[in-house]
Amino acid sequence: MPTTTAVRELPHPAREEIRLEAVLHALADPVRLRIVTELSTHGEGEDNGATCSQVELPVSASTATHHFRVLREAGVINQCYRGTAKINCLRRTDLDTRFPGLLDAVLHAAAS
Amino acid sequence: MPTTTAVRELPHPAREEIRLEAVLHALADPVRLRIVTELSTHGEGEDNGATCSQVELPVSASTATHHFRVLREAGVINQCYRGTAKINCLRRTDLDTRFPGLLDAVLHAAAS
DNA sequence: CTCATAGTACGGCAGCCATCGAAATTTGAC
DNA sequence: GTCAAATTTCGATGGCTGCCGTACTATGAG
Repeated sequence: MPTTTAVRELPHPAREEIRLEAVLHALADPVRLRIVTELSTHGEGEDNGATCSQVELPVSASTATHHFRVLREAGVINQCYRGTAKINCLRRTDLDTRFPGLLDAVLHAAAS
Repeated sequence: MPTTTAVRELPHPAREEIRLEAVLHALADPVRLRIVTELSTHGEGEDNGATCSQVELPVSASTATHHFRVLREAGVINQCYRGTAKINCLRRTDLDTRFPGLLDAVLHAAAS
């Protein structure tokens, strides 16, 4: 183990690797859909996201971790560490490029 | 049991009862997504749909029945009997009304 | 009536998945 | 170094889900 590598990287699928079925599956869960709608009120930049604990969820912390990971591995959100916290933000541009209109349609539908 | 009631009705959710999560979950399966894209090439009228066996699927007949039912119960497709066959068609109008742009975005994404 | 066709119901099996609590890790503050 | 906060990892559990084959039902043709 190196002494102090302060950066912890997290695996994200590249834009072209994002699969439609994975995205749909990620969005099909009520807890994850809530995370996404919550993040949609934040910006996309790494300075604008929300930490995991800022998003109020009706599940335990470990379950929340699970849902955030599913969203990240599906390519829906981007996660990066800032100190002990973890910043989450939607991958709007990537999703809009890959699946035009999909995110907007889901967000609009979820808002009703 | 009545003697010969030739009509077999199938339960469908009303337009307002269609839930976003159920639709997303229904579309998240590769077999069901294939059914939907296949049906998208047919009209919406009861005379334009496709029978179950017309849609070629890499699963057994009983599994196909299961997937068609999931789509129907989610409100994605409409099913009605015509003799011994069963006609399936997309509920385009209902979906477009309830979740504008969603079906088109998914179909367009699935086509790539 | 008999038969073939189209689809269904049932039971079972394996794998995934949402959930939790408890213990561990990482980092910043003191 | 010590401590607290944020998040993760682990193991377990129960439920849902996809899949199948077999047996069954419903309908139309002959």
